[in-house]
Amino acid sequence: MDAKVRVRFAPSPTGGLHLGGVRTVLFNYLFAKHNNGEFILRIEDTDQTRFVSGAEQYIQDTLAWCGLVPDESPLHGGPYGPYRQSERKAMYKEYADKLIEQGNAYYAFDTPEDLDAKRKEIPNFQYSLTHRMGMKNSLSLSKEVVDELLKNNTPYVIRIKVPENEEVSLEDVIRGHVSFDTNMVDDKVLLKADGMPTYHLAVVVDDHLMKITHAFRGEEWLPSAPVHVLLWKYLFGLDKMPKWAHLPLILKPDGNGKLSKRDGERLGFPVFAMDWFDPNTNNTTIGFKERGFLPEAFVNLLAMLGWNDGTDKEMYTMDELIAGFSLDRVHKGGAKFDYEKAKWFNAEWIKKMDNDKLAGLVQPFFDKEGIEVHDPAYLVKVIGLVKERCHLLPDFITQSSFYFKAPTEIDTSSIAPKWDAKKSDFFKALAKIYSSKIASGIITEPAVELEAAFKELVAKHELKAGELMLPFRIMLVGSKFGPGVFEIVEAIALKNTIERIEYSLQLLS
RNA sequence: GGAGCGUUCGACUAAGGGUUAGGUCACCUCCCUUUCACGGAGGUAAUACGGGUUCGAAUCCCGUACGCUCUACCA
Repeated sequence: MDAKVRVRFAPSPTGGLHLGGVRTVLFNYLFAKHNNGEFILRIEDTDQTRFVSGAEQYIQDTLAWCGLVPDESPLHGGPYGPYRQSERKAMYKEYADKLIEQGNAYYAFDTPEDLDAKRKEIPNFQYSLTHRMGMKNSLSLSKEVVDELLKNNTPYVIRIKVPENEEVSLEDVIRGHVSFDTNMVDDKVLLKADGMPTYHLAVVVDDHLMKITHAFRGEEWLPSAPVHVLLWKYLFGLDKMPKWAHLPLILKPDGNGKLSKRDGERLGFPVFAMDWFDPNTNNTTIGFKERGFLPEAFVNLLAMLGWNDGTDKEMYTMDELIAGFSLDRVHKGGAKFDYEKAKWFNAEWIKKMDNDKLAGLVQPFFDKEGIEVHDPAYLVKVIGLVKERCHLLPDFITQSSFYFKAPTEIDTSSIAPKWDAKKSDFFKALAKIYSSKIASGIITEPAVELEAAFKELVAKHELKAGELMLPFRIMLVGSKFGPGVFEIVEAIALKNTIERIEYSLQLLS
């Protein structure tokens, strides 16, 4: 019987989580849940120099927003902790020592300056069998010298000793058989001079200790996979190694190459899941959440970048994704990110979502804009009226602010050219009728009745409705958009309607 | 330079030897709408190239081109 499925997402806390990262989390999560397995978050904070405070919290917050909550993590705990690699430092040394004992790793005393010099001196320098005997390490130096260096606390790193003339291969779940000639792979550093492991040692040790069954990561890791396979072979046995799946990259929309934060800034769309404030630069990078994306839409669109179920279906809930997900339908090739399509997904999700729920999400955007909502029920109603013309949550501001306050800008230039005294008289009469209704206690009326009354008055003034609808709309909305004119009147009520007519009349006179 | 991976409309993708190569976004046209959207109906548009294998290839094989990733005491 197969062991319980356990997968992990292992980011380093160096900044905001970008699209590719979240998609990796998503696939991990979907695979785990599809197989009744567990999803673990492990923080790879072994690089002290790149650590950014707040980044780990940000990652947890992002996963929570997306609904991709881990079963085990630094925050949630779990039986295989600690879940921060910096807190597991001692464990790695043990395995590095074991490798040395086995003869599969060695001490290297070259300083970073030595290495720089070598790389300059020898084009395409590789720390591997071709050059390692010319370097300063426990393979090239005598035992006495090495012992002496160690005794004097000379800084050293531990490197893997990659074997000669072997083929290392793995069965990637997505790519199939992938193989490498060991003569082409170099002796990667396993343990750094500060005693911290590099990624290479840490993934293998932690995946083993945390009983990971399937290891997903971006395609950019494929070239270093042979090192990991070798490590598994030396340390725990190939039969214990998790199944690898190297996910396709998410590419920039124009040209080629991996999507970067820079592309988002250049092209005007978010790349991070949520706003990321970098404490080192004091800069905030915009996120999908703050741009007004729904988490449901964000997850949905990410899932469609590199996976599909073989049908034409594009709209998926998380549960549907979990039910339908399978690795053999994940693509090999990268997918270019298309912001227009992303917005389309969001628009579809806005249309699908309950007005009540939407109201709660729109409210913060209104608050920020200073639009006051006195009656929550009114907001819900308005949202229902305008939701189908909104792609992003902030669109609700432009699409519905006139329901809450009179428009500040009136597009009189669209009225003025065809404006005359007859039309002016008409609107004065209309306002008068509305006033008298208010006087008799009527606050508002159904749109159909308003329209009928309007047309009656139009006929009386010997005008055409078509000439008056647009001016009326602009008086109410400020511009040429929005739901039906009389639906708007019904919603904002007679009193506001009169005020807006009168204000516009003033501007036009 | 080396190694690895990849390549279907502009973009995301379907078709796992037999379809007029399908769907969605974007774009265009029309309808609906006395506005803008939504919705509906159409349209433009693709198998990188060259060889095989086969009755038959987007699909299998080989080569070429192009692209990407990696080539750090970063992940």
